[in-house]
Amino acid sequence: MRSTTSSSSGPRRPAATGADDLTTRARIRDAAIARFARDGFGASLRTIAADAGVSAGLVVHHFGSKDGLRAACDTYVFEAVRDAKTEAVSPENPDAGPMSLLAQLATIEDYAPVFEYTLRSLQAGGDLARSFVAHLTEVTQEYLAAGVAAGTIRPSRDEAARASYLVSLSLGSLLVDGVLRDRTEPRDPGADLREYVGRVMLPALEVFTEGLFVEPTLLDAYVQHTTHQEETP
Amino acid sequence: MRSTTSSSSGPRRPAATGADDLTTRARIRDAAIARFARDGFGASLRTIAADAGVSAGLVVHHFGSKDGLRAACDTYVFEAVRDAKTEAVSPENPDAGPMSLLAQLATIEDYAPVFEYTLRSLQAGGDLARSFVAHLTEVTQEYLAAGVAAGTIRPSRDEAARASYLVSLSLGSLLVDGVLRDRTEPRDPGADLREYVGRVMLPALEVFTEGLFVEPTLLDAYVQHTTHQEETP
DNA sequence: CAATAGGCTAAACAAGTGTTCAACGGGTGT
DNA sequence: ACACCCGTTGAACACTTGTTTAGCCTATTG
Repeated sequence: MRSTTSSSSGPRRPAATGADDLTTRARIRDAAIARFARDGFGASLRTIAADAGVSAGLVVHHFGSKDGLRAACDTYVFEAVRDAKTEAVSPENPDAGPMSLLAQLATIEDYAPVFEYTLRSLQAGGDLARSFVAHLTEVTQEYLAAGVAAGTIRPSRDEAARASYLVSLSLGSLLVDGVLRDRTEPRDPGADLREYVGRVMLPALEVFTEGLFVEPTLLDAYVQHTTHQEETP
Repeated sequence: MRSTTSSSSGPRRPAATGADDLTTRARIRDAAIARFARDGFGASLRTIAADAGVSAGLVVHHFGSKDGLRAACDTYVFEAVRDAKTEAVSPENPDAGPMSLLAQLATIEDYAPVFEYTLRSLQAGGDLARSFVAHLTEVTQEYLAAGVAAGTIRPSRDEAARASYLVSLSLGSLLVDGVLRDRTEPRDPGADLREYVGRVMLPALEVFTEGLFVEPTLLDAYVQHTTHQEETP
């Protein structure tokens, strides 16, 4: 029996867009990931089928429905990101913090569709986006904790809240930047990300090393305000 | 002649959802804004028409097409935000910076649909989002310049880049937070925003007053790196 | 070699979409 | 009073969507 319907255990190497020696099912899934990433999840089954060089009926034959295809793409992308994370974590690169994973992910050429799909999924919301953000928050918290222990990163009054906030900052900024990009001209995700980093790196480093306010008045007032509220409920 | 087709100069008071003494055209527009904000721009004309209590044909009769309706909503929301900005700018509130406009906008009950529509438009991209971000960046830059002049905000090596970055940070974080929210249960935008602020205020104030890195190593290295690149092209 | 199973396609289907069209009704103006 | 505009409706149209079904064609299997 060939690996015709291997839904549970996908292949290890993810989304090599040039390889056509894949299972038809895998080819459809890769085409769907690329098309979903480019046009959003409103892309039609017929377009995806045409991209994969198959008929529309075959897609639903393999995945049951469009939602099934979407679910298959989600789990595949999630596993790809999870696998890529472990080998991409290297804390000595000069990045503005928790988005180093994403940045390194996009540099790898093969992962470009996965990276785009992840951003598109974050834009659309849904379970993949939620679990992805949760996962990234967890990684970020560990990353920050290591920095705090090493004395390179300032401690926070609420480490979990800070990690969550930093993730939403980084991802949100990246998302806004991508959403505002003109979608008529042809896009190169690698170049886009590189331009984004070049445009954002200086203010990011400024804010994250020097801060924004010269005096801690606002922070002190807020901390005192909340602690007073806690003492007298 | 009544004000039946007043497209260029809309009414001053925007989007009072309870008032039913409006022009039918205005009623359709308000219903579209609310429905677009809640369900996204894929909402059908028939749904919007049903919300406004009219037929689907009347909508296109008034606005030409769905894109025309979308454009009318965009310009109306943009003008509403622009008008609300001038009277909502009060620099003494303890907010984390450039999103004070948005926050104050959402507190006003009548502006809730406008606020939601703006976020939805930012999520979907397009011209309204672009011009809105550009406008907000401009306001933010003036706000920051005033703070720098007053000595409350640190100067930046690139004020424009910092303003743009801070806007994308604030809006992006807000957008991610809204997108990740569970959309099955009924939502209250005011309560959502309040909860978001309560969850984010502490880490935001921390980062923006104390920074993240204890030593300016990364920033110094980057600045030196770029300046050296500029000297030897 | 014949049979059977399954990848695969083309056509059809039902539902939903934006849009058009003919008609109606109640005001307004002459 | 009559005509006329304009807001308004309901049905129809053309189209796209996801999905189903009948059948073909290849290849593995007995």
